[in-house]
Amino acid sequence: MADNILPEIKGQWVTSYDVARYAGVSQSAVSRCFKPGASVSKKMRERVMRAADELGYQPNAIARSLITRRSNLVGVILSDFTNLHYPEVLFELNQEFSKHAVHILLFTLRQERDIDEIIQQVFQYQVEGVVVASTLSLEQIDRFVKRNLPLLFFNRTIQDRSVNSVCCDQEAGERILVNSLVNAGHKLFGLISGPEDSLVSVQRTFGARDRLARLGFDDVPIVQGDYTYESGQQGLRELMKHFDNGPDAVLCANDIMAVGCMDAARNEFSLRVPDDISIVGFDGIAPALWSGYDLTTIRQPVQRMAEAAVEMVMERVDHPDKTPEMRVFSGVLQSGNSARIA
Amino acid sequence: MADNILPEIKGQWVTSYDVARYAGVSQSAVSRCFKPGASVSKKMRERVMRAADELGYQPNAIARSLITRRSNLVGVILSDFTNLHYPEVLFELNQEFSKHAVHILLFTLRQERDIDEIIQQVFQYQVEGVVVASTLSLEQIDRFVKRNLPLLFFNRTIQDRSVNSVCCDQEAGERILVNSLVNAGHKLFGLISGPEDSLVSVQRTFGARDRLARLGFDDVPIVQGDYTYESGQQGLRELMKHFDNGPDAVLCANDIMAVGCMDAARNEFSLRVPDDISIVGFDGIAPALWSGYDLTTIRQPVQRMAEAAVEMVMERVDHPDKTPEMRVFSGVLQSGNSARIA
DNA sequence: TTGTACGCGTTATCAC
DNA sequence: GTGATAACGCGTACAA
Repeated sequence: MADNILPEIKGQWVTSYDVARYAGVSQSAVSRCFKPGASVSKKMRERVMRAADELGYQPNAIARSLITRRSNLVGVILSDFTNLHYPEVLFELNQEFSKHAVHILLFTLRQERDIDEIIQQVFQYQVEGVVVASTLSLEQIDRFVKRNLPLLFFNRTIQDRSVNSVCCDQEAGERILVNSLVNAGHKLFGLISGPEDSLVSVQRTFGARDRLARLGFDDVPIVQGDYTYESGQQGLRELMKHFDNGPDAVLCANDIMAVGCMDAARNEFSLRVPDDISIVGFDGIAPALWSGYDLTTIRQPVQRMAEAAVEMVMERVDHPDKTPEMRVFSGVLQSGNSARIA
Repeated sequence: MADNILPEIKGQWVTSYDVARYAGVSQSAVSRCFKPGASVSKKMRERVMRAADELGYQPNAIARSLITRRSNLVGVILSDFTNLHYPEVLFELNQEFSKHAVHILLFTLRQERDIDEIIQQVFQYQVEGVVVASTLSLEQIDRFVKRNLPLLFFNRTIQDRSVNSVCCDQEAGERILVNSLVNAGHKLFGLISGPEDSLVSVQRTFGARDRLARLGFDDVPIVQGDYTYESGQQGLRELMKHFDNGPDAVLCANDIMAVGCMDAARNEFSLRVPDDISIVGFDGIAPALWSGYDLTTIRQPVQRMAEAAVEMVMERVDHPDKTPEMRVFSGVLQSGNSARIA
């Protein structure tokens, strides 16, 4: 008996052996009792469970992972945590993965150059898959391919390589915005893009410019921002120089810049939104809905996208040779009061 | 040679044995080469590293954890991810932990009742410590104590139990706000609290009410919110009923409600902020700084708090019997344009 | 400095 | 249904 309490007293971890000894059964019996579909007698299960409870035993997931070769861990790599959109993505991914009893190992990068090191760490922890919302080089992608480790890009696609990805249709979203603005009679357009190394920004900006061109609006001025509030303000300042009385409508590559743009329009240029100028964004982050802004934007179906992402990753955990797939979801127009549209 | 390439072909993981065989050395030699301060000859190290590179070998962190009894994993349990404050906390914690080569296993709760299950999972994954920004029962705390597992509360303290915690001084923050508002001549105060099970809210609301009482303002009406934007709007609606012409100043238990309150004041009651009504919040989230709101608030020193939290956890990982400690940081007044103060 | 042998805590595979 | 025993991949005494 004194022997049984030993592990507790020593402050050590309680192992299945301790439970087995305490319950007077074999260690394998203990193991089986904690395995869902195992064949154990009622009597045995009850006996073991009581012993486990008394000793405070929990199976060691690390040891289990070693033998089952399943860590139940996935890596999530996020670059831009200041963009309010990503915390929401992370939350939804976590909710979905937890339905599969899979846990998230989180990696955030301050600098892009960290990513090689992070990939190493991801490999070391034997994650079963990785969701990336950041840019990877072809070499980096190949490291995943070589390992047969499921990799899924969230809101980015890779040219020259077929990869798994879940995206919001950036171009279609911009088309909707442009169409609405043109239909409402806007004539003088300006764009504020994101960083040039952001594919999402490239797609959104291209989508808007292309659609505008097709509708007869050429040479629309484009100012480059960096997704931040301040760069939205600065973007408008620069755009103003291209017009005598400012633009009719400004399309921003994300909501945060659109908000900055709105504030600059109101405070610095005394423009009424949307009477004097229409401003639209992209993402559908919560603060953009606050009635102080009430932004017209394209809301990304984050939950659906997260569901799809998790589903795709888990499919490929079980069937690593499944062919790469790209799933594109349409954003929905969230019609606020920051733009004059029908 | 054909044998050496085998692991790659078979799509299996490359182990230290594979590297050893390929390099013609023992497995322990490989192991040593990957251990920082080990004694290995230049020649051996070079030889092993080249083999490892060629085979794409990375040490298995799970197997390593099993033998070293150090998982280099910590759990972070967050309840309220919609509160924009917590993503920032998570980001800073991750930055700090990564300096110690420690990784975060993330748990978010949709419902409080999930927490027992989450604690189980945390234990199973052999995390070396846990940071909690959520309420735990005494029984739940005891489970950590019994395991000798370092537990740290972020922005909450527990009555009747000495625990590790890092907090922002909620009451002091509210005192600063109240003093400023009173000095500026405000007379008719209203409070919007958070959920009643939120200790942070209780402390903030108490801090404000208590300071107001000491300054001669008794029976200040308190309306209960739930930290959301909508409840901030609703809070003002209810507060308005307590005054003929509305309150002078409203103190909200967090920034998001303050923003909702501002919008309701402007849009629903045509009040000018801050001329007709002063509104203040607490936290210092990024959107509150946007000039559309320019909220006067108490900014939590999130980075400092995260540094302290990580430091305390890591100290207790190495010295589990270190006595519990509580570190309280002062927030700083962020003087915006939502309140008339000196 | 290097190699041998063992153990970390679990699941899986067998006999029984 | 139950109990021995062998892995899983690594770190580390210990011997050489």
